[in-house]
Amino acid sequence: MKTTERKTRATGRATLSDVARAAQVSPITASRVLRGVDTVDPELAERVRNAAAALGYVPNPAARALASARSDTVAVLVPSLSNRVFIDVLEAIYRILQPAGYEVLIGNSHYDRDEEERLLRNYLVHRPSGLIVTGFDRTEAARRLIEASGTPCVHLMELAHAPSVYCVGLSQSDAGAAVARHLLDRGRRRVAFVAAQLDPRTLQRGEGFRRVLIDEGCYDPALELLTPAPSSMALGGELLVSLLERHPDVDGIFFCNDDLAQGALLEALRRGIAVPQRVAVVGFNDLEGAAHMVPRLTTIRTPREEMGQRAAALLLAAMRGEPVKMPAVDVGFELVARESR
Amino acid sequence: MKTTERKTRATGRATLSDVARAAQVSPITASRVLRGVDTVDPELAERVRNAAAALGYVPNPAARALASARSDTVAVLVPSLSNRVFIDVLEAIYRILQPAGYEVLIGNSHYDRDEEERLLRNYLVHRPSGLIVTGFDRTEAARRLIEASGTPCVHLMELAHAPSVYCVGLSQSDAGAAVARHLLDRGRRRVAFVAAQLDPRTLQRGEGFRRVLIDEGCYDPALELLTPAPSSMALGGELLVSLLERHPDVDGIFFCNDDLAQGALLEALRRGIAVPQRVAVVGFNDLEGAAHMVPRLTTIRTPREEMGQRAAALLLAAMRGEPVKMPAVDVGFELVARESR
DNA sequence: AGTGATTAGGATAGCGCTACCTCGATGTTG
DNA sequence: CAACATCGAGGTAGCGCTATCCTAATCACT
Repeated sequence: MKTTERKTRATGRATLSDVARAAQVSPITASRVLRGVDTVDPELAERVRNAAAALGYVPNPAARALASARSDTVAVLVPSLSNRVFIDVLEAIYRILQPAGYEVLIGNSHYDRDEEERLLRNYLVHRPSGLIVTGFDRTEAARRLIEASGTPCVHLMELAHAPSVYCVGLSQSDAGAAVARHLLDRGRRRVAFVAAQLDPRTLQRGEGFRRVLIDEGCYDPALELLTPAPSSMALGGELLVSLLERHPDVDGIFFCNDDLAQGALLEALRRGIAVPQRVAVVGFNDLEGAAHMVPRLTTIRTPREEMGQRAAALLLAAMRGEPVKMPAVDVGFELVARESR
Repeated sequence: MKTTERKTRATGRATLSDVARAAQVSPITASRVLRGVDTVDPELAERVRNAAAALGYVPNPAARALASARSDTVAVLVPSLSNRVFIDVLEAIYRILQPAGYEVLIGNSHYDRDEEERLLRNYLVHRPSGLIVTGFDRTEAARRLIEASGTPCVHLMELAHAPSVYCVGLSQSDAGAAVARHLLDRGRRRVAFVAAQLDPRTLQRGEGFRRVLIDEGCYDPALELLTPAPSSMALGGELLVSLLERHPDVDGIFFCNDDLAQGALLEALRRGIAVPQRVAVVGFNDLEGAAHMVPRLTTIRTPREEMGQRAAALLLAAMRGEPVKMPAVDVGFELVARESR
């Protein structure tokens, strides 16, 4: 069986046409059945499904994306994967989107606006069905890319200033304010704010914290210790020590996240700095370790799972073109008062 | 300007043909230039590149994947994202693969073989250029899928039993053995192994640990406390307490990971159980907290960044069809002796 | 100069799927 | 009962790119 015809480029796997042929229908009908759209005669549909199963047919996503100019993909951009908060949010997002038939692409911008823009560019060429991004602080170009793509987009972690923007988050500044009130309620007057990384949400927390202190007449700018260095337990310990050295009368510290706070707690333990007797310590996020520290860490718990879940649900509705009554979801926060005051 | 012709389906963005037309070459030539292949006349190449830049041309990955039956994608499957170890490995992989022009797809199997198989199926339809998977414990079907796909595949974390299998890892059982010897060297005789999750690597660590104890004649099966529950600090504390209740003479404990060990350390602190005086504690992974615990945790440090980096480099070579001299890379481990003994 | 080997670039033909339009068969109405 | 809407199914024609083949030109070598 000598043949001089052009070598085939086919991949050898069953295609939609194979299924259609086996089911004795046209490829379009098979396509419709397998996408679950339109009203196809139940008997034909059954034949198609059987044929697909018999042939072990698996759709080719590239062909689908090319023909339809969209892909069943949702890109999620977070600023960090080393922060457990985002892992939990991602997990929840995945748990909703995956069963709905979407593929989740994870992008890590490393708290870098340019990197986020680059990721966005990279992902948008895939024509994702949806987009989930973190916060509102991004380059103008990134903003335009999202806008121009027309892709439904949900914003995480913060609440929008503008209406008609999908967002699922909480007021970071209200949470910061709650911490300030909590410390004041417990009789602390010389309270400090210690922060690293200095991403927008961290700054918002500090702002809310400061607002309350000003209102209560006990704000001292010297008690704000800010550094753009990435958060770490080691840094938390160092900042605690240097703050207390310079301001021995400080009686309460709000660390912008639990990593810093935990590092501070352990350093205090090691140095015999009495927490909460000499100084109260409050963190943010309620990471796993918080409840196990000695003393147990008082912190702000944010509903990470709920945030992811609701963001995904909101996006699903938007992608399906369903009317969305609540474009902005405030998931709130909870101050978990433990032993560190 | 009435036109009855069929509505166009084009996406409105510049295509390769647009670039070719602008550069006055054929589309194939443009394709070759932009892929950087073949030897195209430098002058033509220059024209093509200029035209592409002028038009803001961005290749359509779906079209490319459809035509070439492959995508510039590498799928990485890890068993967990809540374990910092895998985040660090992923990060390193990404840092190598991204500049090389590959897109990294992250899959989380949640320590579930069936879930891993499902992910594999999902990712392989995209015809990735490469695959990075964790360990060797997978379903037979998953194994066959990888094999049949012909996709270059690197195995992480463990070392292969078979030659000609790409892997970058370490001997988990040797690491376990090192912990046993370390404890024995410090005079401990009643040493326990406490483990959760019970994934293959955890069990290998226990096996190496046990091997040494048997050799030294101080193995007591009653001092192995295993539970399939997921690891957590809370669980570490509980297991410590219940172990010491049942076996008050235990003078050394190897926790299969740092989460358990840290939880145990904090619980010991809270209960006044003297570490290391009454009982030595050793962990595994050297997570961030280990060095900050009170007392500081002795643990096994594995080179996570190096593992990711070398796995990615190995895969790159394999994908480029370069000859690989060292299909198995042993990155080793290091026992970091701190205060917990 | 003739032969073959090597090259550069282009023509052709899909990759596998779905958007769009058409058509025939059915139901619906005055 | 004819004219008309409705609807299910199919035909056609790409989506944007690259694999494969092909031609013509260049280059050795005998």
